[in-house]
Amino acid sequence: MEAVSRTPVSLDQVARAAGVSRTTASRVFSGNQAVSDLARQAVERAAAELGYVPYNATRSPAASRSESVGVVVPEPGSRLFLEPLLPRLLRGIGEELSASGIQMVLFSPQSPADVHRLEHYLAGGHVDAVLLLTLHESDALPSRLQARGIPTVFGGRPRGSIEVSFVDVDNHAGGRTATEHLIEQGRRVIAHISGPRGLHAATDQLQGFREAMWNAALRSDLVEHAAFDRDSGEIAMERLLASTHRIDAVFAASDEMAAGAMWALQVLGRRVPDDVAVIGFDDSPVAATTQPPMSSVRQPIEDMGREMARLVLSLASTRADGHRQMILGPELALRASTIGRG
Amino acid sequence: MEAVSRTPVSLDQVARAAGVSRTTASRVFSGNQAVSDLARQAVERAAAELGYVPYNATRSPAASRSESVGVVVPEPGSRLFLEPLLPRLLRGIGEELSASGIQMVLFSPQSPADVHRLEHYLAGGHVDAVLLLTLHESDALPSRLQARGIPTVFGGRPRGSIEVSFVDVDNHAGGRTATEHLIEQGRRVIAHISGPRGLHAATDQLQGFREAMWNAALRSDLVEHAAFDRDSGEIAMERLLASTHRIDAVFAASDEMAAGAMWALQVLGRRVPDDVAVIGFDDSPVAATTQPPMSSVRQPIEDMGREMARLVLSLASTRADGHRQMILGPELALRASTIGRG
DNA sequence: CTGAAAGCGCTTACAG
DNA sequence: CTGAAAGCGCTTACAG
Repeated sequence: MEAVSRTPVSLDQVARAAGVSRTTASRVFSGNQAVSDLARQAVERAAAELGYVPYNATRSPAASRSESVGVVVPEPGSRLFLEPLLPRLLRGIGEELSASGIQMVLFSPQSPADVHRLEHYLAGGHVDAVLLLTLHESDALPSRLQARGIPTVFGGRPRGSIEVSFVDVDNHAGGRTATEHLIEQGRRVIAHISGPRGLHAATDQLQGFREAMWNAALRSDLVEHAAFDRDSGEIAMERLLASTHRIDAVFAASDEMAAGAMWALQVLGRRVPDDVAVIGFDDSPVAATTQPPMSSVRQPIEDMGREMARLVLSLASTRADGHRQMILGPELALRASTIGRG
Repeated sequence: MEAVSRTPVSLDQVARAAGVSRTTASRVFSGNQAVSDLARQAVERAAAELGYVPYNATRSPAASRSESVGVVVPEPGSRLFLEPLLPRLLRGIGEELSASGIQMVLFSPQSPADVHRLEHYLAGGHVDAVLLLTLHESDALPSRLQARGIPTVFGGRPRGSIEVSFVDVDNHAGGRTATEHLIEQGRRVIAHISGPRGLHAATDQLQGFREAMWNAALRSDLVEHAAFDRDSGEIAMERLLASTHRIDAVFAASDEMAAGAMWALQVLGRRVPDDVAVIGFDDSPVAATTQPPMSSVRQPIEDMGREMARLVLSLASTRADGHRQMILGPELALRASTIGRG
């Protein structure tokens, strides 16, 4: 049992043990230059024996090819952190970075002080590019990063500034598509259970709903706002039914709310889809397990993550100065809750 | 409108602009040495004008006082990632690190290749200490970190190796405490809805249940395994009631399952707590909203996070070689579902 | 309080 | 293919 040395082994020591120069040893680990097999083997053996681990942190910035990308996510405990969208987005980002051999580094600031520290940290050269998932336009972060020349891409279009790169899904098109589908199925009195007032995604969906209804010359005032969860969807549906009995379709801004609405309908004796068609949003696991299974709008969230990663890596490698934007369209996942009537 | 320079400003440039040496300028930013007010102001003004951002990444390792701590969390999309425990744990860790001015850096490897890359990254000097939240004893990670002299603390006791530092909550005590509470309330035929077979936390709770029942000379074979969610709790309760009608209390390994069980009981005409007492686990938001409100076992998860952070920072600063373990006891959150009878 | 010099660990033209 | 030298940005004894 040898004692484990507490002081790390340096490249210098490895080079000396292998009988080569520091330069040659360095080349073995960076791997991008020709080294003789003999030298390589000597270095690798020495490294293994000494337990050398490259101390990459101090690589000079000149050398800093893209090695890690920072991703700023909402604080744990916020609603967004728990939403199923975040894992899907991170999965897409992670897969793409992984394929390029880049380390994904997550940050989740909880307080203004955290944000401030994070600004310094990110600008301090610890990452080569940044993806911003958090919705509030985090203070000085973007401009600070720009001053440092660190490429930044937003997830979701930030309000205000247009001078940024972002990737977003098209919630407006999502709302329109869902509504048009209901209209095509012959529905005429269509209600919408929207998300919380003031939330961007919810507003966009609502506008899409209104646009589709307007185009078909249908009334678009059957709208209730709710909190995305099942219970509030149920309550919203009860309120809608209280206001008019002739509703023959509902578009809800989340699958959870749609499930709650479906429950409320069935409790009150309405058949789905025979009397009332129901379509949700997000195509979450819930949609497939309702009775009947529920149609839903599927946003390509994983694709959004992948495109964000691809975009920021491309900005990092070309050092291009411009800004790029990308908006991904929705798909319909059709199930029994909207198709066929009676 | 000036063009923003793409090449970052160095400390050297700031020092020259301020008319001081690099040494003095450095001291202004590291802040731990006396500098004359005159010099400090000159440096700060120059830094502001040039848009200087310290490039901390290349600080030499000798100087590397603890500045950031890496936290390895389960992959997004895994059940653990979505569980409410993770945000609570991260909140505790984040608060404590934040109070010490340390940057929390999260990692969420999704594949074996990711884990491998992460090993190199963490060992490469990018963080000064590591917290491991992921349950699988991640391969070579711990030993690699040890070789680098990077302090590591596990969240939850890892199976096998005892030679590590960890902080854990006491699920065994949690199970025992919940059961003893039911016994003290005069209950005698007590069932347990356990978590998935093979899961450590669930096994520990089950043993705590058995121990308490054994000590009171009560039968402890009324056990069903379920999947932690509401529906499976409901089904488990129905199965338990089918096996014996005399059950007068239930201890479930999660609040969700307890809520499902309560529902099943009420559907079958049993009053809670009059006929059957129900206690859950985790004291999640669900517990307060059931009808009647539900007693539950509260694990001090935020405290666990705080203690993990405190412990790893202490290991980092003392450079002590030993391992430390800490186990935090549960508390009871008592509500109407278990207290009073009829 | 201040600065010239040596140093951290690593990389990269440059010359062989 | 290889190495001595200069360099990255920053820090820290040491001497004043």
